[in-house]
Amino acid sequence: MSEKLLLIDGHSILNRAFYGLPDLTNAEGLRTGAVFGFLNIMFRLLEEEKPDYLTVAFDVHAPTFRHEIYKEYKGTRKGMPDELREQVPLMKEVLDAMGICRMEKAGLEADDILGTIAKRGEKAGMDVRLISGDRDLLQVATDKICVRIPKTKQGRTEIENYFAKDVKDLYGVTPLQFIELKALMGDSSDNIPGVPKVGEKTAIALMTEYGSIDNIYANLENITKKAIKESLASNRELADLSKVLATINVDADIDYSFENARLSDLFTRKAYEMFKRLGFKNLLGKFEAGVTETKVEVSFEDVKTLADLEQVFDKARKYADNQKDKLVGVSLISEDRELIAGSVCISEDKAYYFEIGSDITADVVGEGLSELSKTCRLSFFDIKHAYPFFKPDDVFNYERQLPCNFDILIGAYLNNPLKNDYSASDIAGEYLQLTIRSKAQIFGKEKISKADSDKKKEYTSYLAYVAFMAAPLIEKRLEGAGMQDLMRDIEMPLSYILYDMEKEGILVKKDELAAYGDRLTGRIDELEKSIHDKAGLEFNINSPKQLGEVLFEKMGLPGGKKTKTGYSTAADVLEKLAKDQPIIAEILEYRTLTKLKSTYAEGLAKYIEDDGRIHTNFNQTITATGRISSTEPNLQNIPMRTELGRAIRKVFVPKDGYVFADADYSQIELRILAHMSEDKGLIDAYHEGDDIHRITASKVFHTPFEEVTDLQRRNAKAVNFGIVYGISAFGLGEDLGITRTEAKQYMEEYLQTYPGVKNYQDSAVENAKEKGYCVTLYGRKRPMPELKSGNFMQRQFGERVAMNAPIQGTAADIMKIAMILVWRRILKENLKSRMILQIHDELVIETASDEIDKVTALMEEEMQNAAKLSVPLEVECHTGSDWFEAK
DNA sequence: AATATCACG
DNA sequence: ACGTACGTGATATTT
Repeated sequence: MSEKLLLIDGHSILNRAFYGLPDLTNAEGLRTGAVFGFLNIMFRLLEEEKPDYLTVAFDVHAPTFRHEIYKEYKGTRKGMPDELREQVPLMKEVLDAMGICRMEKAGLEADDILGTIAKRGEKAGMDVRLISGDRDLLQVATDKICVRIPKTKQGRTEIENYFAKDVKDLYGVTPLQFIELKALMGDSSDNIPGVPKVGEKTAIALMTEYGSIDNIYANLENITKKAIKESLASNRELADLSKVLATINVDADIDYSFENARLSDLFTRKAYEMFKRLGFKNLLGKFEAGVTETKVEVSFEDVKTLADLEQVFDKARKYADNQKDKLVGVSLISEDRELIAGSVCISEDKAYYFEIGSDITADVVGEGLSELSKTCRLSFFDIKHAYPFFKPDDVFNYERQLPCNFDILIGAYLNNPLKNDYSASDIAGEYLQLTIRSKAQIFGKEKISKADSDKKKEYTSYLAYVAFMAAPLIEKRLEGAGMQDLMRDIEMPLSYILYDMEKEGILVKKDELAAYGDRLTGRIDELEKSIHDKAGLEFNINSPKQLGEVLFEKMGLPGGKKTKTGYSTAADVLEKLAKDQPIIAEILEYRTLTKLKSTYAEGLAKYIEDDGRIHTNFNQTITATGRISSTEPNLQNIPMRTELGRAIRKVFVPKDGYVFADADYSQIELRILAHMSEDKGLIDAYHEGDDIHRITASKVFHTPFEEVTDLQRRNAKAVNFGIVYGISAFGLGEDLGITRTEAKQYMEEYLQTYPGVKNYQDSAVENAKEKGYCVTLYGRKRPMPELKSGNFMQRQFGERVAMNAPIQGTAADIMKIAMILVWRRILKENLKSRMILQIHDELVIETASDEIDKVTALMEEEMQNAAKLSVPLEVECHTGSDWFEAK
């Protein structure tokens, strides 16, 4: 088995990664997308090829021989964008950290270096793999040297392979002839002029016929196309020069030893630090455990007795008593609603650790913390999970002067809501440059309660330690960004409310849910049979792959390919393709019913607990815009739009003696748009009447209000919605089933009607570009790295986000404020009613029958008054004996 | 683990 | 020439 040599064209692959990938930014704001993409391609190749040697070559951006000549003709190579340029040194640093051989030499292009090394490797009997993004290197392909070119095909990276015979197959010329082929046709990206009028087709034809440039000129008279002949005749010099430019020097003078390039362990300590700094989370898993551990100068002191625990609380009190700027780090670890252990930290070198047992009970700890919270600020990681065990003073005594408790999880989220991981070890890395083991690293799949004391101690104590150490830094960054009020007045109070809502849960009629599911089964079986019948074979309808094959291949329906893996069978595609085919209608119905059955009827049943209620998770640190999300189960996507689906809501019921009061904001996002855009027409429209879509239709289509048709109203409504999302004409057209041109016309008319909206859109994008983030009315920020992306699509996406995020985010802020106001009213008035659900613009309160009037009134009042905008906020409130009825 | 689909605001 | 509305989460299938 011969040895294998892998050669990578550094700039070219980095370039490809830059344009192919979303624009990533690490915690420091350093751009890392291209480097990340490069590493992914490289690791993939390393796994595929398992080479013995690896070298990455870069161009030095000094004039090179070949370009020196060319400059006289046409100027220099196009510069790369700054966003990419700044990643080049970073890329080199990363390669060095991994001990990967890197080559560059003034006066040489990467191509020359790669070609030379490739030939030397071949001579030494190696298999050579050359990775590059462009086709220049095809000329060095042989049966031992394979040029591999990554291609992004619909989001997926495929790598094309070219041995000598593949070049021949594709272009009909040998790799060496490929040089002359290129010389004839030219290559603008490589500044090779080529012969005017000769493109790829002509060049290939000429080369296959005559075999060389010399021979072409020798046979110039035989060339039939007049224009080509003339161009060739008058451009001989250009052709010869192009050949020089296109020829890669495979005998360059470089110092290179294969031993330097021999592949050894890439996953060094240094590389680990580097990856961590750059935020390459999913690459960290490649490192051995030994590399990743660091020692910290912190000790964990056991607290065994009640007296010791009291002393710890005393020390904490002395440390932070009524001091605004001091926070006590606390962690409480629980599992299955049982408190297991906890820790307190008030210094940078020590944390106190206790386990719950016969002496130190959950009650004692809870009372201690409740008491402490009256005069001290406590800092947690994920405070929501600590609330079951203590009564935070700031929540109930919310008008007190001392600032409230703190949660580093929520703080880290506000500082950068785009991350998908806010684990304590992540925060430790970002804010403290400290590496601590994650929960999974410490416990694996083991239950915490069953784990060794040492593990529990490490995990618990570090949580308190990080909560203590990182809190001031996180808080400082919040202040720097103007988000301290948002944190203190909205997010922290909200965290308790979410806990409270989760604790309350919602009552579900288990038997009726099951009966609902059973009702679907009969029809599903019927549909399944009929679909199989019509298709003429049995197959899995749930498999898009099989379904696509059956519909578009076997049955020969007019199919279009759509997704990266094959045919799209999405509902809108099927509808468009063949609405009148009975099998299509049946498939769509089948999909609807199985969805209802598996996700809702069966899915929800799994979450009904012993109290007969479902306790969802409300997540406060997930979304980019500030909304909350609901999981396990998701109670924010219970069916609504179809009658059958909506019927599920009948199984969500209030407990005995209660009803549901359900209030929702009417078009809150559009109203926020009116406010933020200050568009007079839109604002007036909201003061004029309540059917905003009809008013819009009337203005946009120049039709008297009374004469607006349903179609006009529907169109206006779609535009209203689309505008909030940062519409494109294409998207609107799709939505309305009209042409792009018509859609564009609607939009233009709309923006003429409401010129302030156009102005808002432009300034939202411009602002976000300039500042690098978008902001809501309440100061919530969303970083906007996409706007600086090298990728057109990404940038375009960024612009839509810049228009939408302030609106959606402000709506989220207002709802959060409303929740706090409503919740506090319920507390203050000592009501039995409880807030149990939030669905973005809707709030559900399980309302005691004798409190219905009070609750509906206070909900409407507080929700309406949650924000003062230049248009009224309207709230609709209904009551009912189940969720179906109340909505 | 990724993809396709579809439920919601 | 491209490929498309904003924000989520769950399920089933396939890699």
